[in-house]
Amino acid sequence: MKDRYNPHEIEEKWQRRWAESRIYEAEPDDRKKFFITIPYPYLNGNLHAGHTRTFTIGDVIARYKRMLGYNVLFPMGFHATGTPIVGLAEQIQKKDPETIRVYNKLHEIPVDVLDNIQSPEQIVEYFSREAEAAMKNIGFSIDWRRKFTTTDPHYQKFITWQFNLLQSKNRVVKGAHPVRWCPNDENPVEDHDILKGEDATIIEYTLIKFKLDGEILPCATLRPETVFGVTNLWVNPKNLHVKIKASGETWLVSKEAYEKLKFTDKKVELIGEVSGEELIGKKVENPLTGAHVLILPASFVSPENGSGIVMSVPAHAPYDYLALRDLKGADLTKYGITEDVSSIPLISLIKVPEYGTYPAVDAVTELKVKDQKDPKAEEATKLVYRREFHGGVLTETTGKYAGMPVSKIKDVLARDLIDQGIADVFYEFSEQPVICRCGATCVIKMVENQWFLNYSDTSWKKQVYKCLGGMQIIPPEMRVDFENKIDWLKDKACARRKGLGTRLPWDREWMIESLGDSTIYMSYYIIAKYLDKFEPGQLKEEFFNYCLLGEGKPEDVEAKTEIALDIIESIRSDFGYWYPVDLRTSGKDLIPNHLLFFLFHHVAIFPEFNWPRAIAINGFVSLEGEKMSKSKGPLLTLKSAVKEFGADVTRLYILSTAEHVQDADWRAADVEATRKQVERFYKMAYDIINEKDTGELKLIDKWMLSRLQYRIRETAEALNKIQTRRSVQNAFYMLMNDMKWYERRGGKAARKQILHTWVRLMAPFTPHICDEIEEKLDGNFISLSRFPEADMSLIDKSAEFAEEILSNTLRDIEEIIRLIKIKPKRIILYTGASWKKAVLKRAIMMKKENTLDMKSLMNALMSDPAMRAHAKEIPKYAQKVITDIQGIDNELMNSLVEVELDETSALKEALGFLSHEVECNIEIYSADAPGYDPQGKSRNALPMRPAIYIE
RNA sequence: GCGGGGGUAACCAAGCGGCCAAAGGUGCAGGACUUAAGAUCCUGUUGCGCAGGCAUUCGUGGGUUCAAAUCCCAUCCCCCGCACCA
Repeated sequence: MKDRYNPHEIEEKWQRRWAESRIYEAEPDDRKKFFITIPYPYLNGNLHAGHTRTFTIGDVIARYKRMLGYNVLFPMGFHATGTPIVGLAEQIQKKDPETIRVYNKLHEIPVDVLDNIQSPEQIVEYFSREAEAAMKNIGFSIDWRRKFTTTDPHYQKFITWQFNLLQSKNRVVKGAHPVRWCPNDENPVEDHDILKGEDATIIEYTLIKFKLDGEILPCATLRPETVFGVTNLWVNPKNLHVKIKASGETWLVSKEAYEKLKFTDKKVELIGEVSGEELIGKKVENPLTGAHVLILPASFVSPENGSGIVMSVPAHAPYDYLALRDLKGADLTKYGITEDVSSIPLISLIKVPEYGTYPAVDAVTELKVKDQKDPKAEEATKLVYRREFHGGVLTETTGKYAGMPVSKIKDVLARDLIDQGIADVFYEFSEQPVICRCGATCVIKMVENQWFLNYSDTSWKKQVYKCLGGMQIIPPEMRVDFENKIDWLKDKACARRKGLGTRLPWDREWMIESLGDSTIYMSYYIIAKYLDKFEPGQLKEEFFNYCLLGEGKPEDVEAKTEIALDIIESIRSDFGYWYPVDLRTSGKDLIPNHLLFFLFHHVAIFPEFNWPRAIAINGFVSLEGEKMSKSKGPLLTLKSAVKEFGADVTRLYILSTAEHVQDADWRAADVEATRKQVERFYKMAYDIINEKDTGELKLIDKWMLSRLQYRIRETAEALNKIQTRRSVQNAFYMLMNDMKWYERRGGKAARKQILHTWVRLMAPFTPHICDEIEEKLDGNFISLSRFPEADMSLIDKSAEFAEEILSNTLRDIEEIIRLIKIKPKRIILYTGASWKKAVLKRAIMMKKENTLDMKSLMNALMSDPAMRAHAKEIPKYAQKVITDIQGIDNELMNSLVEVELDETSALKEALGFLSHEVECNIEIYSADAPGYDPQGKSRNALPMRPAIYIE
C-alpha cells in the first residue's frame, strides 16, 4: 500500500488478482445460493452511465450477498437480436455522417476502428468485447465463463426450444395487428424513423355502416354508443367521394379514406366517384335503430379524418349541434330538401350530472360558441366528451345498455356491433400527418398472418399475478405498477421480417422478435458454462426438456443427443441448484416490456418453484441535468468514467447520488468531490495501518465503537432493501464523520479495530481500495470475508450521552463567546443538580405509566425527604419537565431513565479537549456544590445541559 | 385522458407525527495550517439577538392534533410510460 492513492494502479492490480484466483466463478456447493441477474446490454453502442448504475447496483448486491455467506452467481451475456444492429451496420457502410459522428464522438470509437466494423457480426463482436472490458474495468464480480451472445448458434437452439414449447402450450397465436407503415419503404416505421408526428399513436375508431340502397356509408366514431342518437349524417359538399368495393360490400367514402383502407385487412377496389353534393339530401338507414335520417351538408367535415362521412349526434356533439343550427334558414332546395332541418328533434342518450338533457346544447351556450367554424367549438367538444366519458350514464334510449357508465360501454358496444356485422374497426393516427424519414406520409397497415404471444389470455395473466404475489418488488411502491401493466398488456407480435436472431421454427420466414428471446435466458447461463462440451446441433429439445424442466430420462437424452451423460447430469444438477432467479435488478424502462415478459414466460414454462423471487428497479442517469441519449448525446460511457475517476469512485458516486426509482444526475464536479472523499478514506486507512494502537478503551473509544454499530446496522438494513444511497451514506460519509470526530477527540485505541470493520463495510461499494487496505490488515480477499454484523452489546448509551453533552456544550460555549465578543479568561461549567435528575426520571417514569400530571408528580416528589430541601425550586422545574417530556420520543425517554451517567466525570475526562478547543482553561463543578459561581449560573444547569459561566 | 413518480434551505438530496431550523454531499464565507497555492481540518451559511435565546420556514390554501415537512381535504406545477421498439 502506497502513501498516495492511485486508483488505476490499485484497480488493475486487484482485477488481475481476482481473475487469477477465479473468486467469482461460482460452482454449486453446500452453501445457500443467490442467483442475481441484470438485463444483458444491447450491443449497438458502448455501455454508458445508465448501464453503469444498474449494473453497479447488481454488483454491490452480489458482493454483499457473497459476504453474507451466500454462494452467489452473477453472470452476464450480450443482446444482439433485432433490427438496430443491422440498421447500424447499414449506416456505417453508407458512412452516414451523423452515425459516424455519434459513434466517434459519443461512443468514443476511433474512426479507423469504425471502418473495420461494417457488418452486424463485426459490430456484435466489437461491442461485446468493449462491454466485457468495461465491466471488468469497473470491477464487477461476474462469472465470465458463462457469457454468450443471443446470436450464438447454441443460444438459437435454446430459443427454438422455448418457442416450440410455447407453441405447444398454445401461447403463440396467429392474428393481425395495425402498425405505422411507410408505403414508400414498405416497412413498419419505428420511432427513430419518423420525421414528424413521433408522438402520434394509433387510435381505434368504430366504423358504423349506415345503409343507402344496398350501399354503405361508413361513419368513423370514437363514441359508438352515440349511434342511438344519430339524427342525420354529415357530408362536405366540396369533397370528392369514391365508390369502392370493400370485402364484398359497396362503400362510399372520401378519396383519402379509400387510400387508407387499401392498407387495412380489407380488399378494396375502386369503382367510381361520387361528389359530396350528390349524397346530400338522401336518406340513410341507421343500422342499429332502423331509423331513416337525412344526409346534410357541413363544412367541418374533413376528408382526411375517418371515412369523410360523419354521423351527427347533436344532443352530445357540439359540432353536430352547431352545424345543424347553422343550417337554420338555409336554402337546401338544391339538394332536394324542403323540410326545416334545424327543427330536427335531438335525441338524448347520456345523462351527465353537469348538464341537462342535451349536453352539447348546454356546452355551446355556456362557452358562447358562435358556429361550427368557431375555435371554441373544439373546446366545447372536448369538455362534453370528458364529462360524458367520466360521469355519463346511458339512458333508456339505449335499450339494453341503459344504466351503463359511458366509460365502460365503448368496447362492449363496438364488439356487439361488429358481431352483428353493422360495424368495423378503423385505425387512425392521433396526430396527422406522420412523416417517414424518407419523406412519405405514413399510414396504418394491418400486418396479417402475424404471430402473437397471447399475453392477453386471462389464465396466463392469472398465473403471472400469482407469481408476482409471491415476489418481492423493490421498491415496494412499484408493485402496483406491475399490476397495472399486467392488466394493460395485450397480445404481442413476436416475430419480425428482418433483423438478427432466431427463426420461428414452424414458420421460417419470421424472425423471433428480440424481446421474446430474452425472457428466460437466465436459465441459459447455467448451460453456457458447458458450451465447449457439445455442438449446437446436439442441443435437441430433449436436452432442454430434461436439463431445464426435468422431463424425460438422462439416458434417453444421451442417446438422442450424444452428449455425455455426466455432462447432462451435471447441467441438470447445476440448474436444480441455481434456479430460480433470486433477484433481477433493472432500470425502470423495462417494466412494461422486458420484465413483464420475463414473468410471463417464466410462469408459462417453469413450474412454480422455479419462478423468479424478486425484482429491483432503478431510475435513469442524466448528465449535468440533461437527459442522456445514445443517439443524440450527451452520453457518458462507462469506460471513460472509469478512466477519468477510477472504478471505485465511479461506483461510489453512481450509487450514492439517487435512490431506487429516482433518476441520478452525473455531475463531474460532484464526482470530483467523491474522489477527494475516497482519497481521504485511503489516507486515513494508510495512517491507521502505519500507526500503533495505544492504550485501553476510554469513553471516546466506546463512543466510536457504539457509533460504528449503528452505521453497520443501517448499512445492512439499507442493502437488504437495495437502498444503495442510504447504505453509502452510512457506511461511508457518516462513518467518516464519526471517525473525524473520534480522531479530533484524541481517539486512537480503537482505530485499527474500526478500520478492520470499515473496509469490509465498504467492500461491496469500493472493492478495489478495500482489498488494497485489507491486504495490509488480514491479507485475504475482502470479498471472501464476512460482512460486518452489528454487535449491539457494543452500543454504549452513556458514552453517547456523554459525547452529546460534550459537543452541545462546546457549541454553546462557542456561541456565547461569539455573541459576547470577548476573549474568555475563565470558563466554568456546572452540571445539573442531582435533584433535577431525580425529578426528570420520576416524571419520565410517570409518563410511561400514563400517570403524569403536575399534581401527582409533586406528590410523588414530595414524599421523598431528600427532595424537600428543594421544595421551593421543584414546582417550577417540574412544570418545565412536564412540557418538555411531551416532545420526546419513547426511545429517548427509555434511554434517559436507563442510562447511568456521571456527567461531571464524563466532562472531566474531556476537559483537556474542551479547553484546547476554546483556548481557555475550563473548570467543572456540579451544581450540587458549585464552588465559584459569581452570577449564580449553576441554578440554570439542567440534566444533560450544563450551565456555563464565562468571564 | 389513463397510470406511475415528484415538489424540502444557494444546489443535489434525506426525513414522512414529537430532541426538526430540518441528516449527508456540494457551493459560498470566515478561521487554522502553509513563504504561497493546493490539499486537509475547524466554524458559519432564514432573520433578529453583546449568555447558550426568540421569531418565521418544508409548492399553495384549508383542516385534524397538546404537537405536522410528516396525517386528511382541496388546489397548482414538474417528470416518466401508454407498445410491437431495444
